[in-house]
Amino acid sequence: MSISNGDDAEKAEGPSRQRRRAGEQVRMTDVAARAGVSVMSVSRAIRDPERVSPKIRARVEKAMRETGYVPNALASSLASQRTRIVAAIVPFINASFGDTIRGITDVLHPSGYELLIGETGHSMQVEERLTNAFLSHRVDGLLLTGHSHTQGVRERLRNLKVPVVETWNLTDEPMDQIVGFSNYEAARAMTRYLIGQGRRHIGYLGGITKDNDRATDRERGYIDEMTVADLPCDRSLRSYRKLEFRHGGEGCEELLERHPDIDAIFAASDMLAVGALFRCIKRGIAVPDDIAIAGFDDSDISSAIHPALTTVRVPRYEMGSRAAQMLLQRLDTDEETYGQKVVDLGFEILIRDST
Amino acid sequence: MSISNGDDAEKAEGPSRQRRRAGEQVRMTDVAARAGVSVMSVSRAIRDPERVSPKIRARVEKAMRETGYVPNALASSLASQRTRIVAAIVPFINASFGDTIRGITDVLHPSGYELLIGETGHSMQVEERLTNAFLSHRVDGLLLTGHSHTQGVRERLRNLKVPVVETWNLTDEPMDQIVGFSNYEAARAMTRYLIGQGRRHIGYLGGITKDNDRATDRERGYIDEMTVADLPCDRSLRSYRKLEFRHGGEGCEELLERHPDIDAIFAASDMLAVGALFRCIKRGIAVPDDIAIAGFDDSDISSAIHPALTTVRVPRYEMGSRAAQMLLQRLDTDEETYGQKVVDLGFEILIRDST
DNA sequence: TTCATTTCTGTTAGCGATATCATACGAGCG
DNA sequence: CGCTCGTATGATATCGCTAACAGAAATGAA
Repeated sequence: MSISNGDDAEKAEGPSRQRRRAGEQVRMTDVAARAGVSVMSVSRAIRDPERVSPKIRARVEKAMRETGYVPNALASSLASQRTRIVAAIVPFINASFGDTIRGITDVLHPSGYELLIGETGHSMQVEERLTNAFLSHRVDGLLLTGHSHTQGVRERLRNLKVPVVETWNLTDEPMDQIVGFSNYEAARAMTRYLIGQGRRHIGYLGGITKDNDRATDRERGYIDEMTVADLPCDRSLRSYRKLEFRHGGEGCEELLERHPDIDAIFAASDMLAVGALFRCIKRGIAVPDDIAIAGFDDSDISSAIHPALTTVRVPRYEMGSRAAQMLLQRLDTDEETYGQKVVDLGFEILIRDST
Repeated sequence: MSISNGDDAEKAEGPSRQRRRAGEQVRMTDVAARAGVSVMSVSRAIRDPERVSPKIRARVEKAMRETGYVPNALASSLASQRTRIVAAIVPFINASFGDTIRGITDVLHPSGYELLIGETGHSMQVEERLTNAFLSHRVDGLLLTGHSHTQGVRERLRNLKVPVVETWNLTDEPMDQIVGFSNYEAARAMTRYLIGQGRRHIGYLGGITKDNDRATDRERGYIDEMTVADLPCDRSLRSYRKLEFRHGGEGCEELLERHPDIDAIFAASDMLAVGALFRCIKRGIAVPDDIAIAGFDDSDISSAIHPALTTVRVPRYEMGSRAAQMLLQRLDTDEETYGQKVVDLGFEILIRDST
């Protein structure tokens, strides 16, 4: 008993064709009518093909193809109370966070989740604005960078009970869960290494600390280690800059001017380190003989330049993939299967030619 | 040599239980009830405060604050048939496209639009997957990179009548609108400049051309200009690499090995150019005396290194902001106010020390 | 005052899916 | 043959909001 196929393109003259011009969008009911089944069968055929008979499945697939049906994720989300969207908020969209984002999407996409990305430019105000926008879109989970956030963000996330994973740093009191490495310990370790190499007048070239716990912790690490070693590290030995190459050069000049006798610069970012390194070269200062230069991040360029840069390798990609896994574990399992609250992915000091 | 730290140390357990049922969600009706007005008044007070009396506005605002109401953008979008979301698809999330993305969001955010970002890794297949996902979420507009797309993407976008702006290149036949610069002309101009400097054996170091019209056009520009000048540019003079520093070094080696006598390298990306430049320095080849090196993109680093890199400045930020403006013009005005189909933002040859 | 206009506010019917429950249909079995 | 189950399919009521229209209140002109 074969069923009419294709001939009956005439779809059921549905309930009065109402207002609104958007007549052209194909809806699930259109597909259902064309396939001669109910909308629920279409819905099931799409979401869980195993649960409908092969016969229906085939007819639905055919009807979808013929109509060029594109499922409406909005309606689906509204009805099912989940969007399958995760949002990530990062300070900047650059190569570093690009790696983290790649880690996130590599985990998310296979599970059918999409990623919404927000860029704060290191402003907690912007972070709050983005958070509200994303919550309004009812994201299933949120990935934040660092652990310093406005009071508003903290409250709202707590009240709405949205799963949150913070990244790129550690703290004993995450909002929810956190995965990263200790910026503080990494900075201490690098400073300790420089001191161990016999350097005594070590300048610090770091990111602007406002609204940035990573920058703050790296600076603290430097200060604490210098203090323990009883070496100077007062304000005049520290320069704060935006993380771009040219500011590395400027910061380097500033330190050299104030302390012509420094024998090392610890730059808490490879961008700054590379900028500083080239400035030294241009000025005829030998690296590492006159001045040792250390960076932070192990970005691509650090190993390509000459002399190759000593730096801190951080798990950029892994922080993303792990954070996404932690989120998925809570989203895709029924019970609240919490893993560890704090996951330390560690770091590594890479010693190369610049120190 | 390396010093490591951190080994997934185990930490505290998470909070015991936390249901994720949406039961507690505050709806607009709750706010309305609390304020003693109808839902429509709440809706209006939120979207267009001018259209309700000050009295109602105040009561609604109070009720929203007291209940911690977060509007549901899904429901809003479903009912109003617009999401106020725009999607952008880029090959990679790096500093270059980061600038473009910033241009986009700087225009979008003030108008209340959010941006959904997708990364293809230079695969048209992935681009198609992302396009479908975004269309499913009913984005109001789409920003694509380049003008080469799968047939599936072209058809679907044409059928659904979603406004599309392509970027980062030009073509006479955009899918809809396109804003960028001529990669072809830029490459020709740079090649012409190198020839004008007296260079005769010019090697080409470019991106992989598969699924990438920008890389293809740049290569064509080089070939055509060399051909016009009656200079060699056969396959052995060209090397294709992924756009990372270290591949620039490798590509440089390859060209030098095959043609020890080349006197210039045109790298169609600053990443590759910088990698090549450092390789030359390391091997004791004088730049620009022995070999001139030119790049493409004017990325941050090109002016920071020594010798500073001759390169092509491209309107990274402007392509994003302009594309977003073009999209908004069509989304926020009632009639179909089409601007130009093709917007040429031009480029600029920056002559510095490496040539 | 009276009626026409112009606000302002409320009622109702969807937007396009999914959840839930009801029903139909066989299969298995005494 | 009648009855119980289990599975496949369908009818219907939401999900939370906005568009469209209706009704009420305020304003103005005669």
